[in-house]
Amino acid sequence: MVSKVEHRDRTGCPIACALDIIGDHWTLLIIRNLMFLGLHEYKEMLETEEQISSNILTIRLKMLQQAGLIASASHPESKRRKLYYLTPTGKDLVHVMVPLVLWSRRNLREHLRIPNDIDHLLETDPQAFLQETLQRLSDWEDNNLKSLV
Amino acid sequence: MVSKVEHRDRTGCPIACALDIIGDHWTLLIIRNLMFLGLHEYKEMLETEEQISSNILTIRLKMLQQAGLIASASHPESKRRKLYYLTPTGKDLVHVMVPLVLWSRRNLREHLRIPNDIDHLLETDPQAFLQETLQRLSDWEDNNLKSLV
DNA sequence: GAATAATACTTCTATTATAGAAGTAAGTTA
DNA sequence: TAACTTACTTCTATAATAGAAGTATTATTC
Repeated sequence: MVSKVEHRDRTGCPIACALDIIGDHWTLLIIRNLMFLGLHEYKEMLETEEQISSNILTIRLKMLQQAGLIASASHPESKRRKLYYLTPTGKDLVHVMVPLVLWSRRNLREHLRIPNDIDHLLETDPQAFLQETLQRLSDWEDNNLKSLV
Repeated sequence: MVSKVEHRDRTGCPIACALDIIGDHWTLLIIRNLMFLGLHEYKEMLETEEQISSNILTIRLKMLQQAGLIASASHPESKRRKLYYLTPTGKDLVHVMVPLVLWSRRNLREHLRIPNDIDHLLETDPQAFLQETLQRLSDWEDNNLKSLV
């Protein structure tokens, strides 16, 4: 069905088309890194617990840029560093990612290690968690991309 | 990271743990078949547009049963047929699947072919679409699993 | 009641993707 | 200017997938 890593149109089904982009072992972890963990650099993503291979990380970052979910900019502090960040389309996945976290929390409880404060917020006010996430991304953009100043 | 198709605990991250189950090209399509398309048999799933291989379908159905997202029962009309259906954990994914459909609708518009009536409902009242989906699943169970009668 | 067909798999092989190790090129620091 | 960092690239072995073909059980047709 899907040959090569590249995104191909499948069948017009909204689930199938979404999976052409995010339906593999690594892509949503990269989205997670950018959305929840504040990891915006190649090197940081290489160092996460899940231990992605450098070649796979490169391929996925390129694919996500082509698909329009992420973009990159050069690091203000160094030309050899690069910053990756979510585009509006990528950020819009927050409405899928937060429900996925909530599903895991309800159904895979025993396997999870969620920081207490976040777990409590997910329990009491998941919408607030979503809004905080978007606010954090917006703040990061203000601090790191508006280098026009 | 993930060797073999089997689910392995990863890191305690709710996204990573969820991806150990649903993070591949095919698994969410099987969930879609059961949740939205009313396909409950092996043969029906082989015949979808996406053309899954029979060996992969078998492996995924077994994995999903072990993970507790689906279950199976023998078909009331024939011993050689088998019915697959979503467990409560599987049905709970409706809260991820509907947002994923909505994300696709907002961001991949040009690639999609969504039936007009459903598209309109997604536009005007997505919560109603979600409730209708759950009701349909419940009705199906009443008609097909309560063969105690 | 024997031959045919349908259903849910299983097996096999070729192709493709991934993991892991090692290297490279450009920019930075000591 | 020598060592180091960062973001890749390349290579090879292993694992997963696609596609074709087969099997076992149950049902249907003649």
